[in-house]
Amino acid sequence: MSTRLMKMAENREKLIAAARKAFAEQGYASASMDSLTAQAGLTRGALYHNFGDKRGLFAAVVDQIDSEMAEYAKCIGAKASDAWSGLLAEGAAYIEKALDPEVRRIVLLDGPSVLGDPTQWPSQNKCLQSTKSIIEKLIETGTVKPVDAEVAAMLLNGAALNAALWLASSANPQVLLPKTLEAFNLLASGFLVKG
Amino acid sequence: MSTRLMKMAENREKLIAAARKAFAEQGYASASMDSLTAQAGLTRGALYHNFGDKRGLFAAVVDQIDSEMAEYAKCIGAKASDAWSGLLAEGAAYIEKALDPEVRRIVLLDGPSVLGDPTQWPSQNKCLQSTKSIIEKLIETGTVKPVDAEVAAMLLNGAALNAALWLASSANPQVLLPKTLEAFNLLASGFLVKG
DNA sequence: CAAGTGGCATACATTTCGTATGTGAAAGGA
DNA sequence: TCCTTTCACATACGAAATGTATGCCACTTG
Repeated sequence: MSTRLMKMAENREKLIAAARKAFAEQGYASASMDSLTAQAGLTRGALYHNFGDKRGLFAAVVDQIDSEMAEYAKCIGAKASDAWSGLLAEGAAYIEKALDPEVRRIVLLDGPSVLGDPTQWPSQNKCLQSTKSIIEKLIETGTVKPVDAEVAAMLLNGAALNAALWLASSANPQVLLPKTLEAFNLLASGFLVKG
Repeated sequence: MSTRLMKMAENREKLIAAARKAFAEQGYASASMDSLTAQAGLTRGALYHNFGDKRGLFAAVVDQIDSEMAEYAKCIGAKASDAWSGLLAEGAAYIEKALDPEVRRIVLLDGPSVLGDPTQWPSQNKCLQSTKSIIEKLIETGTVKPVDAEVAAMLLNGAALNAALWLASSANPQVLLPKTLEAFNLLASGFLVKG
């Protein structure tokens, strides 16, 4: 590979890393692009050349975090014994991951404001499709009632992410986590043919 | 009442009305306080005196919208024949109300970014408490399983608001609305002792 | 080796927020 | 009724941040 492209890729990675830290610590609005790029050993010139604008850099950061979350959830789900417990495990994994302050601030709080409805993001869409396909399988095997799979996936993911947001703001997340997971599983069981 | 206090109340109302429009149309970040106050026939002096800062004005707008939503949902819920269908009706009312572009932009998209976790807002908390008390009643009467009422209320509200966000971004909300309500009711039935 | 491309730095213009100061009208007492 | 005081709001100012336009130097390519 040429030296130019390698350096460019490195710089993009540096910018994303610095941006991820700044956005997580100060929030999107308060994060200064000047200090951001300086901390990466660059200037805003590199930023606007690579990502177009502040929003473009933010989108790149969100995509990175979302991909990590999706990969983790998929990995967790794959370890489950059956499809239904895999679905629940993925939901639980999402709730746990979203407790990370970084994820909370960037993806859950600032994300919708800057990028719009999360279900329309490419990254989240990937995850939704995954959940949707699991539900479709469960409907075929007669485990889950014949509901619209896309709607069901959206509702489950939304409930999980919202629960994480609530948990993170609560006084003692550690105590409430098991209760929340229990209630989440109960809620999801509404889709089962027989509870 | 004195002339001073009346004028002050009028000006506050003017500012909130103008802000509500500007925030809805341009989003929080892009809304200029200069043009905002000018459209209300005032200057930023009035704004900073009455609301402290841009965020304070935004909080006042959110509180107004949230109060309207809560009142509407409560009204809808009261018309229901029994407590359980009242709970479902309130959820449906929330979904419908959140389809309003104004509510969507201000409360669902920008709200969390500017004000933090919605479940911690005074206005939303009122609504959550209402839902929580209904669920507690349903648990006492043996209709709903003995789950943590606060967690359950949070999950239901979160799912409803998230569904509205998804619906609003979808290609044809009118077609998907009944499917979404059906799936929401199914999901909620997971809390029932027997479905 | 020479010419050209382009990734990035620099300088500039614009916009906006928040504060500090000033002013005019209403409230209250004599 | 008149004078003093208060305060709601307007005005002026300073600071900071974003996006763009321009320039430079290293790397690529023929």
